[in-house]
Amino acid sequence: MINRQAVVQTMQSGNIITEQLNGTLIAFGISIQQFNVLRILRGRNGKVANLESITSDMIHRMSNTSRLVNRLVEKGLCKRVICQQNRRKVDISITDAGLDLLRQIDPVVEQKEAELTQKLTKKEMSQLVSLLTKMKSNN
Amino acid sequence: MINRQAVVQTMQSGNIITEQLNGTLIAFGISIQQFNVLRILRGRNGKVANLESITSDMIHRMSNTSRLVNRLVEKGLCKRVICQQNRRKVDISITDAGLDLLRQIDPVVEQKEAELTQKLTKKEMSQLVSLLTKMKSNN
DNA sequence: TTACAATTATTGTAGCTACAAATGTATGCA
DNA sequence: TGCATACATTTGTAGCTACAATAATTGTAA
Repeated sequence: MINRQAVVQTMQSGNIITEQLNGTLIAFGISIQQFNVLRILRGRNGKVANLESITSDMIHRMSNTSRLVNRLVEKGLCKRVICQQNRRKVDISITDAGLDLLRQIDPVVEQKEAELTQKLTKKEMSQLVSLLTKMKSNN
Repeated sequence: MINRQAVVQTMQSGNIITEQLNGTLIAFGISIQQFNVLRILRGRNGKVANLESITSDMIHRMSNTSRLVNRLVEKGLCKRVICQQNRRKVDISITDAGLDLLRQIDPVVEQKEAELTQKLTKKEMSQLVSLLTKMKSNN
């Protein structure tokens, strides 16, 4: 059944990649999920972000983003300040320590990404990306 | 960077599928991981399986398989008996209740798998499967 | 203004994972 | 026989997830 194969293969591949990247990041003391939050914050270029906007970039739930940010704050990698315009919101930003850490991690993750995709040509990678994108365009 | 896109898309797609299937299975009181264990046990056709052989079919760690089986035993969906030939091992088998549950779930999951892949043609699904398989053949 | 609804974030619960340490059993060898 | 080693599984810890319940603030309508 090709439907099932497509579904199962995609799940397994995703899991393997997640495990591999986590294995790479453990040396830096953060998880892939924390790393993604940091990258999103860096992408804001100094502008603060609230939880909701981070979450929308993550496809994950706010409930978890809240706790991920917690762990990053504990490590001094990002800051959390109650928004004065709307005190329900929280302004989150990356610290210098966070930026430093990302600079160390960047080349290592790039190397790992290259390794994970080494069996594919550039053309095959684009095919893969467009097939996955098409599959996700479900509703 | 096409490397990164391939990696990130694969992770995201895998997560989305996992979430969707979990959402489908919650009505039956089990997770996708528990479901997979049950399917593996059914595939043994009555023959018992030890933890190690289940794990090798799952790409997951034994540590977790042990706890997954625990939850299935608590629900009466599988049985765990210490192996008499080698008492370090544990013989695990699916119960009639487990088989019944799978019979109920099968059509629902098939339907969900069809839905998740509905944007792709059969040919595209095979392409996807072979690209993912190629990518995984890393080492 | 007060009461109710909507928004934003946090917290509780339970299940998932990896990794490492602990347990119990079997085996090989001096 | 006794003991080190290997094997098979379980358990502890910490981080991840979804879902639901809660808290706090803001918006709105009577």
